[in-house]
Amino acid sequence: MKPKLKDIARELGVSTATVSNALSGNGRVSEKTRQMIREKIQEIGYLPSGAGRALRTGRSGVLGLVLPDISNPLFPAFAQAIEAAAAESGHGILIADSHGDAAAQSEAVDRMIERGADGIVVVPCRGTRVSDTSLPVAIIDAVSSPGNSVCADHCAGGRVAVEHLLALGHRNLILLGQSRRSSVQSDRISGMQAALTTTAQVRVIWLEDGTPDFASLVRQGATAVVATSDLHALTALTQLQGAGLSVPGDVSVVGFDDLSFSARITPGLTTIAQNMPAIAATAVAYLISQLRGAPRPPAQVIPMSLLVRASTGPAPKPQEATPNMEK
Amino acid sequence: MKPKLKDIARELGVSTATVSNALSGNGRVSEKTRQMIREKIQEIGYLPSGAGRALRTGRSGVLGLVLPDISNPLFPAFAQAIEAAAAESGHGILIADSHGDAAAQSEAVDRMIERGADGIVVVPCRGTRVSDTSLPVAIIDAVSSPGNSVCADHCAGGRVAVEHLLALGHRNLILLGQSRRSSVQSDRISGMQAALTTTAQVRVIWLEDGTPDFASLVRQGATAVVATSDLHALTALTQLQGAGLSVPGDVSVVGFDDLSFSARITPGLTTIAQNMPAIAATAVAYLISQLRGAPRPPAQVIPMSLLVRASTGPAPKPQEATPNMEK
DNA sequence: CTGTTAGCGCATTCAC
DNA sequence: GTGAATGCGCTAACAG
Repeated sequence: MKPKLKDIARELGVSTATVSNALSGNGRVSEKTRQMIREKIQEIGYLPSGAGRALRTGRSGVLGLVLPDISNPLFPAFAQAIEAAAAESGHGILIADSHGDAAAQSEAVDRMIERGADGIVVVPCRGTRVSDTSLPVAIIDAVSSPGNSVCADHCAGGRVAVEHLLALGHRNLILLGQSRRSSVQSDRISGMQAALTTTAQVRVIWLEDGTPDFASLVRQGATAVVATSDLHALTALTQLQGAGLSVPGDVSVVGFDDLSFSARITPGLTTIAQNMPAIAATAVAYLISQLRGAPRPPAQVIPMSLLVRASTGPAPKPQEATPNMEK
Repeated sequence: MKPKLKDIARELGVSTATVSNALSGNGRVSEKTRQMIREKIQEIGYLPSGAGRALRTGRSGVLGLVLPDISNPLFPAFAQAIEAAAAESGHGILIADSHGDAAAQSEAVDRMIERGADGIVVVPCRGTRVSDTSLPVAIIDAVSSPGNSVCADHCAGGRVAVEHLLALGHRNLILLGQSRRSSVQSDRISGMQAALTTTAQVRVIWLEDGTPDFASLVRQGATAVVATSDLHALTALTQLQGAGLSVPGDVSVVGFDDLSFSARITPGLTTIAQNMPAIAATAVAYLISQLRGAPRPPAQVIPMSLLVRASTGPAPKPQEATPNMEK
């Protein structure tokens, strides 16, 4: 049988309360008995029962993490950051996947509550709102989303990406997104558009409408593509390279999120990275401050940063006045 | 205050035992009261307390998942599969990252036990063994690893990859790994080597020694590269394309694990995929059968499958007898 | 400084 | 079919 607090107390001839106090640091315990207890714990390999503690204190030391899609390649960085931030304050992480479904999402939240989570970090499905709960909830979405607690400055990120290209002399850009319904992607695209000078031409393409022939778009005059994700940037980049075009000689490519492969391809992908540790730490802090009874803090927006790698370079010299498609 | 079992019992004028029985399905409860109780639960939004239940039954309904590196791009597919398999049997997933450190790994296991996990799935750090615990543990590693409970047939996967290339006429291969110390990668490379006929030439390259110039290797006669991961395959593929070589015209490229980007690049990456749902389901079933008191089942090996996409094609016609570097 | 006591919310005997 | 009592392991008051 697993050793319990009572066993330690009995074998040492002290009371369970003393052992509990020694463990938690609360209450006054003499250094001598404290030492005795520590040794005994090592000796018999005692591990406190979270269930007992949770039942008594109402705190489990576990935070829930509800995601719309674990298979999203952004997830590893995200989960790792959240796990690290939670571990920092002694919390564990319970994960759940809502598979992009609003009903599954609120069910997941319920299950988190059932399992005793002290608070929940939710990355909501597109267009869903997280129903009110008795627990602190931190929502990571986009600035434009209602209820958002913390997020990257996607809009500014889009701006920075386009400014980078403008500075390199690009004046004819392709803006590449996946889904119009994603508020994160919309924010990024809006930011890109906000950075445009009147002299630049732009075409927005959504992959949900089908994958375009990037090479022919380049032949029509485009000199750069800015994608809302490194994944889409990679799709464009490999397609362009496969068609014999040079990146960044003929076209520059910029992505978002600095995914695992982005630094390891040729050319290295210039990208706009989220500050995952900061976002995760903010979300967790948001939860923990509420656990301590503080009021719900205001939403925070974390800056994104431009990582210049080899996929962006000066715009190619215009050979001739090539005809352009305008949106 | 959150509603408890007692509240329902009181408001309905029945005992807590009856409500508990109605919830669990155990015990005999008349259909009429069962219905009454269900309605009341909906009405007041009752959620049972996992802590109370766990304390009483000794089961939390939560499984631990300890990983060496959450940021590994294979992780999303893996975590998703495990989460789904666990949800199937009503279990939640508690994740922890051991950051490739053996000490952190056993600490993570301890914390899982503390938090009341019913069992633990461990993907061990390279070269570590998971110390015995009082809990059921499923270890996902490589066939060659001691203590392994379930894994993909990495060796056979390597064989299939090379056989695919051999059938396409390739006779001069580059085998690409990251780290010699990874048993998964070693198994994959061994499998590749086992499939070689005497007429084929091979060179094994480890990225931990530095990134090679793939284009010059091709000029020396290689017509295909088989990487132990899609990530490394992508590194090779983009480098080759950037150097003006055609994939698969000049070189074929094969990877492993069917990562998120593999289907979305040009050319689509031919890869050897793990059957994640099967592996996850097996690991979870392994745990659950032990929870029911069954003896520890024998280790299982799950087949891998070849996904042929556009990155592999017939070997180019030999132009001349090019000199070859042999390892 | 340390021991005693009383539950936290639930599932489970055992009577009825 | 249903109800009353008991304790899972722990912590928070209070008493000594």
